[in-house]
Formats: sequence, structure tokens, C-alpha cells
Amino acid sequence: MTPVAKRKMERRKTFNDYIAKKQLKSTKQRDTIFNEFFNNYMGKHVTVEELYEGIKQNHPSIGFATVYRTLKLFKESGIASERNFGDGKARYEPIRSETEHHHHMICTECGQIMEFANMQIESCLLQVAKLNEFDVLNHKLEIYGKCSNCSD
Amino acid sequence: MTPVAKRKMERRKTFNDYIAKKQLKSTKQRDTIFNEFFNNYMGKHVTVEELYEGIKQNHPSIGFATVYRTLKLFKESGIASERNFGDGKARYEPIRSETEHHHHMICTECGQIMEFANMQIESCLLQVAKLNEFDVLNHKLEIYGKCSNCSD
DNA sequence: TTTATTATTGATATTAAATATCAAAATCGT
DNA sequence: ACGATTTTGATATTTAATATCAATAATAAA
Repeated sequence: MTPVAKRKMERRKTFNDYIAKKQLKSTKQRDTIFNEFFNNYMGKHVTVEELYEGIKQNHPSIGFATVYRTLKLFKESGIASERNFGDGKARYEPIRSETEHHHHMICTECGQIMEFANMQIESCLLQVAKLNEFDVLNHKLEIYGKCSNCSD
Repeated sequence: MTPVAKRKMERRKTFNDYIAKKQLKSTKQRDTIFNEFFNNYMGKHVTVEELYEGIKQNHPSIGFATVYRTLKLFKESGIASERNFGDGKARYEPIRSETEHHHHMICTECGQIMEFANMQIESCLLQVAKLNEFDVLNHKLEIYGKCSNCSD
């Protein structure tokens, strides 16, 4: 099995476990949204509206509210993360691996979002937190500026 | 002159210069909001609503819209920065010095916001940006978790 | 399998923050 | 002081997020 396929199964299990733990129900809509999101938006940062529009093509009966609620569920169960890049719309991103933590460079000209990871930054900030007796749950680093295309 | 007083003058000059450059007008309201904001909210992270309520005490005739617009002006002129800590409300913070860049640890329990600065992180991310030919305008790092008071 | 219980769905309504509008008032160059 | 331009404050509008609720679907119990 490829690592990607394996990760896919893990994600599914994580979600199912969450559903079970919270005594929620497994539904056709949730399955559909799960598949759409994780098949088509890896490495992307999709808004609720965008995902809803995408799903509507093949599943016109699924409502906006369900997409909205299901993305929240993905976030709560830890298989997706919610991002906010300052345009007022929440964006959702599939979490690729449990360990890797990446960050974003956002081009203020063209809106392109580049991802990066840096171990040194990670360890630095953990150290800072430790020094302040701060128990880290989550963190985000965003760099705003011009990408190589846009800075002429 | 104390460093704080000096910085105060510089900030005033920066703002006046911006007003002049953009051919805007200097008004009583802007002066009032300037003083309130920079005298009472150093190191704080105030929402428009909060600042408006504060100002209303002594200056009941100043409207919400003016406070809102003036904070935007402070941001545009580079003397304040806008923050977003995930509660849906924009927060404004006076910029203390031109060089120092600090970040935030936000306690998800009590809402307390702690500031920190770390040169190593700064240089790391500049390096990452350089590697990607990304022209940095701005960046933010936020750590979410529990402060020492709230973690048990 | 049938029924009872509980959660979900989709349409719509509500909320809340951000922003737009506009007539009256204030500022500023001449 | 005049005239052009900007600002102000009240209010309206927009937009994303979230709440509501009757109808429906999923699961548990009988």
C-alpha cells in the first residue's frame, strides 16, 4: 500500500472514531463531502462556499449548511485545519500527516499560497513556550508579501 | 527626553506625514482618537468596539464609524497593526518601535495574550522567504494553548 | 422487522462585524 | 471669508458565520 493510501485509511478511521465517540451518525452526505474534500483539495485551501459549489456539480441535493457543518466536524476530529488569511473567509485544508506542521507564505498581489516547513522555527517556538510555561495546542505562522512572479 | 516620549513624537510625525502625503485633513476627532489609543492601549489589543466605548466616556459625540476609520488610518500609516486572534473581531495594537517585531501566545482558556520576540525565529523565516524568492512585507506568528494559570 | 429514539439535513432566518452611503459640518488653500 | 474638498456621524447594506426548525434519515431497542 502506498503511503498516501495508508494515510487515507488512517484519516477515515480517525473520522469514524470521532463519529463513534461523539455518538454522531454516519450519513451519505458526510461520506460524499469527505470524499470530495480529501480527493480534490489536498494541499489546497478551500472556502466553504468553494467546496459547496464544487460538490453541487455532482451532488446538487447537498446543502450549504451541511458542507459548512461537515467541515467543522473535520476540523474538530483533527483531519482538517481551519485557516484565515485575512480576506474574511475561513479556509479549510486537509491535514496530510499527523507530525508535519507547515506554514504559509501568502502573496498579497496574486493571492497565491505557498507552503513551507522549518524544523528550526518549530523548535524555537516550543522553547519560547516552555520558557513561559505555556502549553502549546496549536500555532500558525504566516508570511505576507510578494511572490517571485509578482515582485517583477 | 525619555525614549518613550521620543517614540511618541516620532509616531505623531509619521501620522502627520501620512496625512500630508495623502492630502487628508487633520481633525479634532483624529487627534482625540490618536491620544486615547496611544495613551491608554500600549501593549493592548483593542477591538474597534472597545476603543469606541472607551472614547465615548469623555467624548460622547465621536461616532463609531470615525473610530473605525481612524484605526484603519493608523494601520495604513504604519503606526498601528491589525490583529486577528480567531474570535471574529479585528484588534488593533500600537506599534512600539519600528524595528522590534513581536508575536503572540493566546490562551484559549482565559483569552490572555502574551507577547514575545525571538530573533532566531525572525532570521529563520527571512531565510526561508529568501530561498523562495519571496519578498516579505509582513508576518505573524501566533501560538494557541494554555497559559501557566490555566493549565490545571 | 417494526418501532422508538436521537441525530441530521436543507432551507431559511438571524446575528454580528465590516463596510458603504450621504447630507451636514469642518478643514484648508487662496 | 470663499470655495473646493474632505470628514463626520447616523444609518443602511453587505457578507460570513451561525442558529432554527420541520421533515427526514440513521441507529438502537423491542
